[in-house]
Amino acid sequence: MATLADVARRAGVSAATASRVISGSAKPVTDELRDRVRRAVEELHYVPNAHAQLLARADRIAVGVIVHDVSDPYFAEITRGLQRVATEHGRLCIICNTYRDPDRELAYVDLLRAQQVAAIVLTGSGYHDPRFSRLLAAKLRAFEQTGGRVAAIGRHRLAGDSVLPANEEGGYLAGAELFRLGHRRIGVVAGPKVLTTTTDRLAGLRRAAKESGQTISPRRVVYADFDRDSGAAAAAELLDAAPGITAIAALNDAMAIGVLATLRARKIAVPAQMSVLGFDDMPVAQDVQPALSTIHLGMPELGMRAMALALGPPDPNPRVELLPASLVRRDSTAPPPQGKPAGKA
Amino acid sequence: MATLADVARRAGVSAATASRVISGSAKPVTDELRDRVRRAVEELHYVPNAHAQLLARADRIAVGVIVHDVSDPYFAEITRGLQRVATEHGRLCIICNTYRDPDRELAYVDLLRAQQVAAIVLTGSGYHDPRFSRLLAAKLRAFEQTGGRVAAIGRHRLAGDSVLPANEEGGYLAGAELFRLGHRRIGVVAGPKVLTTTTDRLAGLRRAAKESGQTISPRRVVYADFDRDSGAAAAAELLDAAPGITAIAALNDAMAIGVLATLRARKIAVPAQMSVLGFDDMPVAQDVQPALSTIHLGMPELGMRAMALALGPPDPNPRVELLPASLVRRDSTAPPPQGKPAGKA
DNA sequence: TGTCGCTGGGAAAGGGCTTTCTTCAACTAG
DNA sequence: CTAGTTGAAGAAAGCCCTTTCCCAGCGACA
Repeated sequence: MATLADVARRAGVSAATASRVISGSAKPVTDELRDRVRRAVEELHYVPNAHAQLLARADRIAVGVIVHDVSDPYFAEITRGLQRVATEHGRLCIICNTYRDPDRELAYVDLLRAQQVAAIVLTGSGYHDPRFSRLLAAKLRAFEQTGGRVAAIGRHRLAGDSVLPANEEGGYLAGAELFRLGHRRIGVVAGPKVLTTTTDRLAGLRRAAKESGQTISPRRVVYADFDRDSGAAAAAELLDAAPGITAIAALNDAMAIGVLATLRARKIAVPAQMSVLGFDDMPVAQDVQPALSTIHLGMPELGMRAMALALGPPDPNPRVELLPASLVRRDSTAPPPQGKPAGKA
Repeated sequence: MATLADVARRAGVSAATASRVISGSAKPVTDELRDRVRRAVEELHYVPNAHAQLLARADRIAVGVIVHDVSDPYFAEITRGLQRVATEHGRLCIICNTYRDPDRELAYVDLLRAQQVAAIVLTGSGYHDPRFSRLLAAKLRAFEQTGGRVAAIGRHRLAGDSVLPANEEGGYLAGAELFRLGHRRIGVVAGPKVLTTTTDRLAGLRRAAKESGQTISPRRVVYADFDRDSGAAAAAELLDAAPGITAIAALNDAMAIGVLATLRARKIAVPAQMSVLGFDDMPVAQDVQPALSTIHLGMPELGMRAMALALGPPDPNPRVELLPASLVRRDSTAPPPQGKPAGKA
């Protein structure tokens, strides 16, 4: 692999001059030498060693992003927003997938620190795990103390700024809609119990229930993994355990799609016999059959706001922005069937 | 930011000893000193500077992956396979999105070289663009000459090994199925003209037509962008320009989903009035309504094979592996409607 | 003509780490 | 009791760049 020294030797100049030409320094270099260096670069297929550059330069150019899984549409959308703003600021994103493993998350914070990133953006839910939260907060604080910036999406009480999707409000909107339609026995396909996202959305649902003088029976709540297949399995479980339900609220769209698959397999018509409500409003929500009613959150916006906080001017005390949720009515919700519902009352 | 020297000073040892403890060198260090170093690391929240490490170490640990867009499900699936194998080999993946911009692709090869990656995996279609192909090939060759490895998915005649998805065969299977069902006037929603993937799939379709004594009229081929919305637009165009068609073959699933959306909007029943066939068999294909008949390609497998070639023992002459395609029959295809078709004949 | 002020180029000092080479001390064996 | 080993720690040489600092040479001005 050719080095700067090789280029300089070939061009008959000093390494300093070669460097100035190659990295476009402010210092002037005569056209003659400039050309010689350029030619040498061409001939040797020289590419500067990024690590040496980063070591020699003082400024931190990259920003780190920690997500559950970029190929999960929910995070893909958020990441799109993050990247957009990062690019505008001339920053490179290093993206790390945790696959919801807290240990991996901790390891990635170190890795990003090691990469000398200017900022770390954490996306995705917080965990109900005090030990983990403490460790993570400590690591982030250490990072901030060395001048690093931290922004989180949907975390509570961690270091740095954060953007909160209105999960509780979204849950409330979902519940309010179902009760308004006349549903009384509502099943819930929830996400993993340890995630604060699950807790918050569920809390909103419960608040709506309470407001209508109803409750959401714990027996009608099944916990799944926020993905399609576990949503499908959870729906099956729910139908067997609580046959009287007339609506299912899934706490994200992927699981809602799984719910639809199970209902189709059991020949239960949606929305005639059963209403289904999703959460997140991912792009596919409009392409499934029936088109999914869901809670819109504006994920790219979420990402853009978070990155803007991370790269904008710092503020000594943590800022928190709230991104509102809204209901999107499509074709998967309707009033409950008249007379006797699908199972026994 | 604490450095190794800080740690060494605090522990009262030399930098050499500190380094040996921290990076787990084979060289023995007494427990006493080991503990002191460990404690200093803890107290200072020390994380080694990755750039300095990479500069000092000889071995290249990372591998680079160039894709169109990881959040596109097609590439997400491939990437999943790539990552899996890379992780097994203890390698880190650096993923770059080109968004199908050839210039960006060239730039990323340099960037990855600069990052000192051990290998570069190119995924996605080749371009019909001699200038670009020449430049890319030259860059890759230079990379290989400095010991780098190159593997491509679906490229032709570039440096290094490659894994070819059976695009032509898949196109043939798609066409054969539609003709077998009795369709005669088939519309095609193709991908971008400049991509070899488009050309190959189209060629397969044509071969199937020829075998049935038919042709695919160029007037019934509309070129789109391999995404949902352009697929939807293309379908509309196709229906207006060639009202007599009884089936639409889309050259990927995303566009097929767009086609379904357009048909739904126009109240054309699928498959009763119009058959729709996709390509790629992405996960959502089974969740749209009607479930999409499509050509299965096994994208994760594609990725795994490519990464295995890139990281396995090198072979002086380029290897080419072919990954077969297969037809998946679901609910979006059926024989053409009896009697008079949807429009005029 | 002598001095000052520029300008363009090079020498060299880092930047933070790994690793070879060296040193030193503590043992073992003769 | 000394010579010869071994084993552990440290000194220092790189890895490849950037950038400061310094110098030589030049034109301009007095």
